[in-house]
Amino acid sequence: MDRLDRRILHELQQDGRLTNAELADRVGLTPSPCLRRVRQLEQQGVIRGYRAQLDPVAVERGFQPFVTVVMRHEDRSTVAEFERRVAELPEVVEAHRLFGDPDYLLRVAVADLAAYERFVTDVLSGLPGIAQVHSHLTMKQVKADAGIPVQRG
Amino acid sequence: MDRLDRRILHELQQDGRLTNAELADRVGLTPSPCLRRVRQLEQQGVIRGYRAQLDPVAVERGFQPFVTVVMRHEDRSTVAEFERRVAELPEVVEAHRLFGDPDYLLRVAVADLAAYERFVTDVLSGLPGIAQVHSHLTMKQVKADAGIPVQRG
DNA sequence: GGTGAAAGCTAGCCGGC
DNA sequence: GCCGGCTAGCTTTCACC
Repeated sequence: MDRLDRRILHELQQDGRLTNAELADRVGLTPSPCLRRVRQLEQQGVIRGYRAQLDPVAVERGFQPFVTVVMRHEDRSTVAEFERRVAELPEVVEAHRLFGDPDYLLRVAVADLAAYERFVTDVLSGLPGIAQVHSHLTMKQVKADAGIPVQRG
Repeated sequence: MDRLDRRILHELQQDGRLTNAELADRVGLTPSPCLRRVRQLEQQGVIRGYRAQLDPVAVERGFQPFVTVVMRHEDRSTVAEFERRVAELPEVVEAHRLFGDPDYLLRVAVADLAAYERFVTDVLSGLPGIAQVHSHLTMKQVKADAGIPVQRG
């Protein structure tokens, strides 16, 4: 993994649909070696895949609070059951088990406040082992997800 | 935006490098109308772009804590300055200003614990207006970012 | 929404450094 | 070992039905 690979990763993180010809041009290679490097990065798992970035509002998922969860009992089977069910919820876009307090940090994506209220009351509260749920609504996105910095940084 | 558009969005969120021919096949269209829909979704901003998903460990950004920040003074210029500088930090992948407490939630990406220690002491603590910084390390990712659910859900 | 044809891109193979 | 040139085959992208 040299400087060239990093530049390739950087470009593909900015625009995952670059043609190989254009990518080669940007990183200063001809198409052949450039494609070889891309394929190798894919095979090594450095590039995990490619994804279209969607506008959450357009697909009715514009309301994205963070939710922290504190658990009551931490017996193994309750925790496992909680995690299994959280992972299955489509509204939960991402879930982390943290060290210390709170126990979990979830990122939720629903249409609006009303949908969120229904989600918390009807779905989330029903999961086993929960002691407390706190909602953190974002007032303003100070920095949008810009991807992982690949070069210097 | 009909059922077909949603299926297109779903497929492109799973694999942003699908060829138009393959995409058309999956959603049950021929390539021409399929491409027209994709272009329209792009122009409308429903599709914001395409991105390669990288393995954070491979690019030395495998340590990704969440950081909460509580501010001391909330006078306008200090807050603005804080936000401006946070947004410029490459280690900060995402930053949200929240309602209530804490004031900010940041997602940080660095190589390891040692790099994180340096980041907090040398960089983050130097920003203006901060009262408290709390680090939340993730023990386990219960659900990895699966993208926004586009269909039903 | 579908068809067809031109232009452009991909991906493998080869030689050269 | 990695780069660059070449070519066959496929994909994209039009105009038109």
